[in-house]
Amino acid sequence: MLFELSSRDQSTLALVDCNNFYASCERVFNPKLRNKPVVVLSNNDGCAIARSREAKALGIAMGQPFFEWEKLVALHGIQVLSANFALYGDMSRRVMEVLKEFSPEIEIYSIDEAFLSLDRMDIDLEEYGHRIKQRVYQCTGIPVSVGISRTKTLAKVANHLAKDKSLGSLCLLDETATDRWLAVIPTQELWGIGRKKSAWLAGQGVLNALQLKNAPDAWVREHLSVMTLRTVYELRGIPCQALEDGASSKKSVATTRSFAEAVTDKGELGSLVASFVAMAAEKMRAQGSAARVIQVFVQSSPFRSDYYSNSAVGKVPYGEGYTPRLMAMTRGLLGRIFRPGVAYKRAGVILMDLVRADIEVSDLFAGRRYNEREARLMAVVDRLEGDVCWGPELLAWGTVGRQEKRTPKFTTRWQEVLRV
DNA sequence: TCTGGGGTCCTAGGACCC
DNA sequence: TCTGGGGTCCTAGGACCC
Repeated sequence: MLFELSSRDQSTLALVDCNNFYASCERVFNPKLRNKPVVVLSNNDGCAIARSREAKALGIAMGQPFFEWEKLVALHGIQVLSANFALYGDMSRRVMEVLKEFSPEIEIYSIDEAFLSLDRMDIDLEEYGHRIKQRVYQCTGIPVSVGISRTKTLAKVANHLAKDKSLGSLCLLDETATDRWLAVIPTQELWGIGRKKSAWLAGQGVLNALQLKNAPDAWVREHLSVMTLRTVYELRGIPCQALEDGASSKKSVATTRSFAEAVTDKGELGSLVASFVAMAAEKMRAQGSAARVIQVFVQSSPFRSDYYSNSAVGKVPYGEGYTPRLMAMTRGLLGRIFRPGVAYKRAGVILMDLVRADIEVSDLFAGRRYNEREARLMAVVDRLEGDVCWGPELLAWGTVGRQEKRTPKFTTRWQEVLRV
């Protein structure tokens, strides 16, 4: 029974979150970036997707287009870098390996965050949080913040405060002390409360996390959603979101890109979409899935008045994983939504309704997912890790991608390993 | 002039059925 | 002119997350 748990058996968990992760990764391999404002740019060097503390202090916002703050670069000596996702992915893996030393139960929540269960551990939690931080820094060079509490939502709050107040690690276990903090946290800072909900709540006079915690259940359920009610319960210290084990696989996989220069030619767009489906299919096979729904979408610039956006879906009841057939399908789907004369700025392929690839479908009409030869071919392709270029996807990439400020792939490519 | 990418979940509304 | 009610499934779109 939930309410018979003694306080000793209450759930305890930590949220470990890397500080300014992408910027920190770059600093590990280039010490000259330390103590300087660093900004990492999105694909095509379009906008800011990571900022060091110094860059945030200059007022550069998350997602803000480069051209809007370009004039600050020379003025403040901002170090501007193209995103190097291969490096960040590898550094993330290293950080997670270190965290596994601290708990057998860990949920990797995103590239730079993980929840650790600290249940039934006979430890000094305050001290443990600081040890985690020190150990990760010592092993990887990445600074992290640690928040420890009874629920994921409260651990998020603790982490936010630890980062904000430069505490390194913070435990929120006592309800009275926790409430004092909640009273000074705007609702929008809470996990699960975004711009829309916080604006609506503000209109109702609910301005801070403590007020939301004390709001009546029925009122929250009626005007917001079950998700928000869960958030409210978690603010009260009642866990509604369990730690998920690492076995969970994705329900959809996508590869989408914006183009540095607009694409109008159908053949060129077709080549791009073909390369997207090849990349998405590779990610999908890596988690052992096959797709029953394939979606292709295309868009012109949404910042122009003649904005055009469309998508088409195709269904494969048996679950497809064979790249050449997926490419043939996406070609057909693109044909249904391509409009001549449009300057396309973005396109993508989403593989959805994923099913396990290893379960044979027995439906007489569904057909077989792969034959032996096809499965072997895909296995070889996947081992080559993206170095395969499928026929239709040749050509197009050089003209659309822009990454002028990328640092080398220090940890994942032998040719680019750091020389000392 | 120039504006990311990859996910999850919920909800409302329409189609359809009995 | 009168003209049921309820369930399920699907889809598009919104909100939110990092």
